[in-house]
Amino acid sequence: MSKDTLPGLTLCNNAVLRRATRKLGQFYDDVVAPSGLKATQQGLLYQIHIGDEPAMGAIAAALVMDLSALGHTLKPLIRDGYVETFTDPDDRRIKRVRLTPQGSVKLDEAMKLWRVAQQRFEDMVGKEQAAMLRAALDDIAALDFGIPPAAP
Amino acid sequence: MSKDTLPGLTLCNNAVLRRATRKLGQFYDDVVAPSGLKATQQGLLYQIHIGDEPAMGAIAAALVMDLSALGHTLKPLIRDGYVETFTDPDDRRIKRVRLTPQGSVKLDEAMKLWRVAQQRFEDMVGKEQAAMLRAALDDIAALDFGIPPAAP
DNA sequence: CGCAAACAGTGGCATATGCCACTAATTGAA
DNA sequence: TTCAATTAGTGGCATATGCCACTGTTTGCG
Repeated sequence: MSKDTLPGLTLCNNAVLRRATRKLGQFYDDVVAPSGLKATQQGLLYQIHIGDEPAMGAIAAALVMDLSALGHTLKPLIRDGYVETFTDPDDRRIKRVRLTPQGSVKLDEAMKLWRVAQQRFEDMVGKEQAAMLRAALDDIAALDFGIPPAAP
Repeated sequence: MSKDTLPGLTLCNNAVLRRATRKLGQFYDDVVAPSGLKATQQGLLYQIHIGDEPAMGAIAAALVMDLSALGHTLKPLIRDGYVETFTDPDDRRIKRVRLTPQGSVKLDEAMKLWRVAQQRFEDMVGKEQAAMLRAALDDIAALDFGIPPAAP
């Protein structure tokens, strides 16, 4: 064999997960790139699309992502005119997000490419295997690791 | 049900993978935090540790990570004195990496915490399930998506 | 009503990652 | 030997993510 570079960390669930994410991320990024979007951005636009002018907090929760991280990630999309935000009139703490017309067009464009990536990936690992993997990963994302704060 | 916030992107292999990575990353980070390291840094130190003064390229390959990204990630560890680099005398293009004494100590400290995280995680999802998941993720990291360049 | 606690975001700072252009070293011919 | 092609890293720029400290809003008492 010629590609057993360094074995090792293959035991850390977190490390292995990150490694796979880098690899798959590069693949989806490559395929979606012609649209000018990163795979993460395409996913975010999609998440916004399927929501009904979702609040930032709702999006962050759905993506299991830090609220401030979402805010940062949203900036380039706002700057490029794909997304816009507005304060919820019923609760001015809440800021809702929606796609602009250009954003919708861009999402359509990216989704076409995404389907190609998705298909290619599933052709390689098998549709069932992919579904099982997603289920397992969904479970992880839904795990409830203990209580960070204290219980007074 | 009360927590079905937004469904959706659960079909994109890449998005689901990233989401799980964020979640698990936060968990491992939290547990390893007392050492002052991020889980990614602990993993990187470990990778260096198990290698024999590995070259940067070898580490990057093992982690399926961009070489420049590795360089960037290494900087804070070098700055904090946990890692040092040196040019390979037989090929001065190559820069090798090794842990400093403090780096070894710090890694030991972090590994103790890592074991706790690893154990807690496997207690939750099951040792077998975790092993299967790692295997599946390893396969993904090893996938060979077509040829980016052309074949002249 | 009035104010403290809880909630939703923002901004700043730091790490994690990638891509690209560029430099330094080697290698492989001609 | 000499020079083009290849290899290994670096630096700059941009996105991806997190945590923390703060600000503006609401909500819930007393």
